[in-house]
Amino acid sequence: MRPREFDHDDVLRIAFDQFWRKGVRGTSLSDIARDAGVQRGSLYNAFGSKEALFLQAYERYAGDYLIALQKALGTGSLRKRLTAFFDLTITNFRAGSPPRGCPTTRGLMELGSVEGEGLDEEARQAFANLVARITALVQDTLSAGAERGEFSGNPAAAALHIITVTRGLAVLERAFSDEPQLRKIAAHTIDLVLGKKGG
Amino acid sequence: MRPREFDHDDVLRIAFDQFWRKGVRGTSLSDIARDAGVQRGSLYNAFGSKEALFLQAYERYAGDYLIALQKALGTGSLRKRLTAFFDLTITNFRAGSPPRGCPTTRGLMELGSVEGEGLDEEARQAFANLVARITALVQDTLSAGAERGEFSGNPAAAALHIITVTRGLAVLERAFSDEPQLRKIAAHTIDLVLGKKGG
DNA sequence: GAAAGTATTTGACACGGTGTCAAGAAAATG
DNA sequence: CATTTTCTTGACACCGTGTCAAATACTTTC
Repeated sequence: MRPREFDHDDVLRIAFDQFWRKGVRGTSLSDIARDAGVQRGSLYNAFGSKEALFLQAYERYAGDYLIALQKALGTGSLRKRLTAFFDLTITNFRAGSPPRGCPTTRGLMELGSVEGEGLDEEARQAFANLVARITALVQDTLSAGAERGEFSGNPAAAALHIITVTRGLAVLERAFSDEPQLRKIAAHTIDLVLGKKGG
Repeated sequence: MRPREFDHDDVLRIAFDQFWRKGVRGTSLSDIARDAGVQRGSLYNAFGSKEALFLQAYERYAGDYLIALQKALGTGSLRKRLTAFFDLTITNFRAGSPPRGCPTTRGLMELGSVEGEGLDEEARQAFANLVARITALVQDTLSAGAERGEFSGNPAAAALHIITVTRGLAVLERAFSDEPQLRKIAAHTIDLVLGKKGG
């Protein structure tokens, strides 16, 4: 056996950073290889393909992100939790300069996988999976809130609505890049879901 | 002068169909040229670049779509109008088999234009422009509804919320492809905005 | 400690995409 | 009918992905 000359995890981090900034299609393995100080061929040897590399890098990110979310959703009144949730969401896709947007949403839309083109089914599932997990997290939060009398609606429907709004925010962020506006929409959504008066 | 051997508009239609199905990056000018029965070089001569061709094709689509929207938003009670609006929205990105998704949202997210990569600023503006126009349309509808006593909230905030939801729906459509679910979310949104009881 | 074994690295290659360009072809104009 | 102007066509440079065989460097085994 000959040992790897690079750190698997480092490459994953570097790769995801590039994918996040420039999109999957917009990032070449040469870019990543240069940035990581690794030969392009070595990346193929270690990961198989650009898509497989992306997938691993994305799964890594998704895990970290879920943990951060759980933390944000874990304390305070229901209103506080939802506020923290939207906060983290917006902060996440406004990070970097210029902001890089939401990697999940960008990835999901980039896979034009409709006709053999774009990222494949496996990638789509990875994206959908994160969205589903986040939805479940929000739904649990709402259910708990309902038990404490902080919420009176249907947790499943409300969670889906909230997730839809966050995905919409990720899109509007690309269109207008107006962060205060995004936060206003988020606040408005919380008011709608909890009822305007103090929830 | 030597006349064109192809119809400008036909090519635009054919090109947009491909772009819509496979994404901008996923569509090659060779594909379009083959489909349109035109030489690749002629496309460059007539449109300048792939991006410019896409832009023209998209503007064409955007015009048609706006007209259809105006029609959908033009009759009945406020609730009926909003229902028709969501209907057209969902129907639009569920068209084709397999469904092609929302071209605006897909385009917007595909331009990773963060770092010189992806579609350029001009394309971003075209997408953002359509979103802004649709928002204005919805806002006008809500304002008119408010004047007739069908709506009591803030039309600007509500319109923005509704648009955000439609963008979110476009994203979820890619993730889950579950049309009934999308329509449920839409109905739920109308209820939230108008107040559950009959609006 | 030397030799064999094995996974990694490296560079060359095929292929397909974008975009450019010069030369050929087809109408309009005088 | 020649000229002009524009379109068409095919060749080219360049960059991206992905594959492969040969070279390399570390481990294991004797």
